[in-house]
Amino acid sequence: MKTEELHCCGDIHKRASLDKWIERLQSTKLKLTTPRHVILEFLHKQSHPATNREIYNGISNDCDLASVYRTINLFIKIGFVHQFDFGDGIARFELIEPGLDSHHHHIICNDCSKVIEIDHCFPESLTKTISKHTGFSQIKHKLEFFGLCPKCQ
Amino acid sequence: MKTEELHCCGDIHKRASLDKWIERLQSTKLKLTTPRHVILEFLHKQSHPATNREIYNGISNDCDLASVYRTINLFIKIGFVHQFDFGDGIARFELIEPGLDSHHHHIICNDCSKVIEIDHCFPESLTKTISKHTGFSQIKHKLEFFGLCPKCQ
DNA sequence: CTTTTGATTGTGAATGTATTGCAATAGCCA
DNA sequence: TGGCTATTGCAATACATTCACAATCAAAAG
Repeated sequence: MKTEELHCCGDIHKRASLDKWIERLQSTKLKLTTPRHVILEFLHKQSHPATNREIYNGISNDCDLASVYRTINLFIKIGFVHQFDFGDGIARFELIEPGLDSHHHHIICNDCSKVIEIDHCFPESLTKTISKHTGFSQIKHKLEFFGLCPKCQ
Repeated sequence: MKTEELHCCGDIHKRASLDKWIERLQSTKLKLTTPRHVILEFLHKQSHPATNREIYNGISNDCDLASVYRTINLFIKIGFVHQFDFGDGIARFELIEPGLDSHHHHIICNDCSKVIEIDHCFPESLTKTISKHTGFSQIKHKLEFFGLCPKCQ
């Protein structure tokens, strides 16, 4: 396995420009409101999943916290955003690159909460095996890693 | 892969008898109180992870809800219990069989919330690879599957 | 450009999970 | 049995998330 297969920062993922996201939003019947615009803008800058509160703090006076929650839920519903769960009871969100395999996971430091993206996943065959043995269909999974980062060991 | 490798119910796992858990608790310096006893008893009967509220409802008058939370947190700290996260923001708990590889995951129906245990996991080599590439140590993971069970398809 | 209209927002209250402070209680040991 | 100390019950609290509803605003129509 080559080192290049492991990305250590979201920045190096190719991202559609912010304008593409705006266009995509406008192509729906949804209105392009200030909250939606600034939240899209904020998420687009992030390299790791952000909490609703982090989003709210990052856009401060531009909209209410309740609207952040509402907008994020909307973005999830229309497939713009994916929710991650780092086990602390606070939901985190990230823009999904459309089309390509943006599927990835994270490893989180138990001490300092540092986050690194992990592009590895288990073999697809495992999902098929589970489907065959349980009868479940449309199988998705949530997978996150935890440990101690180099600085905290 | 043989069918037997997939267990569909916790009941078929060998479990230490309840007495063993009591003994184990008494071997610490912790007191064997009524709440601890009945919670241990309740968890021992379960075949799937239970929420604090489910535990509380299952033991009703025997102790306060706050004590359920406290006791479960204690059990986690001393390694009696493992926490699972099914993505709905409610923590779930299960007794850990000591020693042996009780490591497992679950698949949860998105419709009816049916739970089935999954003993499969990705190859250990993946953890080593991630450790090598990120520098993280003591790597654990959280993994749960979601889908539609046969009845809900 | 103005008007209209229905979607969307802000506000504040409500919900639900989880934690905590403190006085009362109950295991455990001598 | 009596006493010490951990533990509990209770109520208050913290925090994430959602909701009801009136006010507002984006987009379409005139």
